[in-house]
Amino acid sequence: MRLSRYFLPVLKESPRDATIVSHQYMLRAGMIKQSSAGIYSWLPLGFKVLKRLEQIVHEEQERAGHIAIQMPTIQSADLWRESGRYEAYGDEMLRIKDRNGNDLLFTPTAEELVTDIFRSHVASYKSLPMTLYQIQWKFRDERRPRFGVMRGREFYMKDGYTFDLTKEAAMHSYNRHLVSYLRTYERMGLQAIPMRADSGPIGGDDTHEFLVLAETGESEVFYDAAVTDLSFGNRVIDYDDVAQCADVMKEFTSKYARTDETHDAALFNTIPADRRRSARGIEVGQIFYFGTKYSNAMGATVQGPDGKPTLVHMGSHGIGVSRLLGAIIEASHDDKGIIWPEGVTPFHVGIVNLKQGDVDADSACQSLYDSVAALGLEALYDDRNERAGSKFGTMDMIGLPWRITVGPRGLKNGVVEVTSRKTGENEEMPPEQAIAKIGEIYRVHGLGNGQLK
RNA sequence: CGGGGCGUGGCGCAGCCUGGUAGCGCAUCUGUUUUGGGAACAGAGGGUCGAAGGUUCGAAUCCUUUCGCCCCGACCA
Repeated sequence: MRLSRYFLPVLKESPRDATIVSHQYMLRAGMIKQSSAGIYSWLPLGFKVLKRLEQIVHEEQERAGHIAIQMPTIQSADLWRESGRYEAYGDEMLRIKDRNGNDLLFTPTAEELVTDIFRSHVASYKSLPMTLYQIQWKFRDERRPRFGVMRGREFYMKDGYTFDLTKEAAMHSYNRHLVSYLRTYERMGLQAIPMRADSGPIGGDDTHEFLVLAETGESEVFYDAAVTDLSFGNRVIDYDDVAQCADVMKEFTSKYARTDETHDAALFNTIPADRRRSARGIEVGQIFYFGTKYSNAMGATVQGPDGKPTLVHMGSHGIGVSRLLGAIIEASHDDKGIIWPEGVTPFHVGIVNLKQGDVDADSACQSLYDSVAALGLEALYDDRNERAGSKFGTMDMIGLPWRITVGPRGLKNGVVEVTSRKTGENEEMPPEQAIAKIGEIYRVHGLGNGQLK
């Protein structure tokens, strides 16, 4: 993309309403525009990152054997009356009437609807296990929306629902989700720690929340420092292997890590003092096992091996996709702006032309731009007739992890500069080598085709 | 929902107390000179001052009502 043809409304000053850094930077980098309290339009740059995150979630869900569907945002109240939640959900549910006076609502979650789909079409235990998931907009009419996309009223969430014949099988589904979530967050450049949590109004027995440590987090968390040494890495996992998933579950949840809701001070104090940590965290996901709560309320059964109808055991598993934008920025920024991890960056590399209109600089930039595209990657080429400082400032703000700087001075010696946004390290090299380097960086992240022209 | 704050060009703000018909910086447009970390000069465009009602010869300013937004707290992906 050529910046001169793009829509990137970068602001020099922070809008007054934004108080935390991720909100400020999302506004300043022209990623979102507030529409009303807790409701945002996604401008091109923000939309691009949102879609990258969505893509990662889809890929990891598919890898775990989960099946994508899409359910409506507007739902009939009837199903919710069946589960008893139409009344129970309270003011957070946005209730709507259609022209015929029928009660509708904007989906805050989708246990009822997915259970209805399941009971309508799945009749045999042979179809199990099954996980249906969607990535869809949700609306919860929060008392106090705040912090930009971190606590919006409208938010984009991946919600997955598991159906199993037995509790044991359901716990494997639970573990499988935990594993897939670990992979998902790591691909996004995040360390999200599973912590024992409280089940809240959705109701359930076993539940973990995934928290990203950050000063501005809304949750108070307590953990054993040893949990932050854990990393899923590139290990190969068979998602159907019950023991393997259970081992990962055990590895990542046996150390003390809890939110304030479930914090047990006595237990916490058994950890060696030098490893006890209390901090703030941003909740970016949650997994639940809730047994037959909904299948019982809504009559979701399958025929078991014995020929008898059996209530299915269910769980629901969520990732706050839009919230992740905020969480990633909170975890990765400096005083100049955002620093995107390679896995989620809106553009893989920025190309800065220091002297627009200079024949050599223009053609070198165009050639670099084409070469990046040939690698299967996207470049943002700042071809505006601006001064260097302004271009650098924009690139730093929007946080592309790599920048290639092209100017007449370097071109005289046959070199361009490659700069890391994160470390600030700057290296001069011929353009072909710069392209090779960019290709290699993203090949390691599984992005691009790694091929040079 | 309790407490506090704020609504004035796209963004950040001043003006309000003490009423006289709206201003500054950034951004935008035009021109000239510039060009390796947010350029300089000259000119230009853009605002029914959140909304409604009232007081007044006259309201951004005073009064009333109302809507919206933000922060702290209690609740939540």
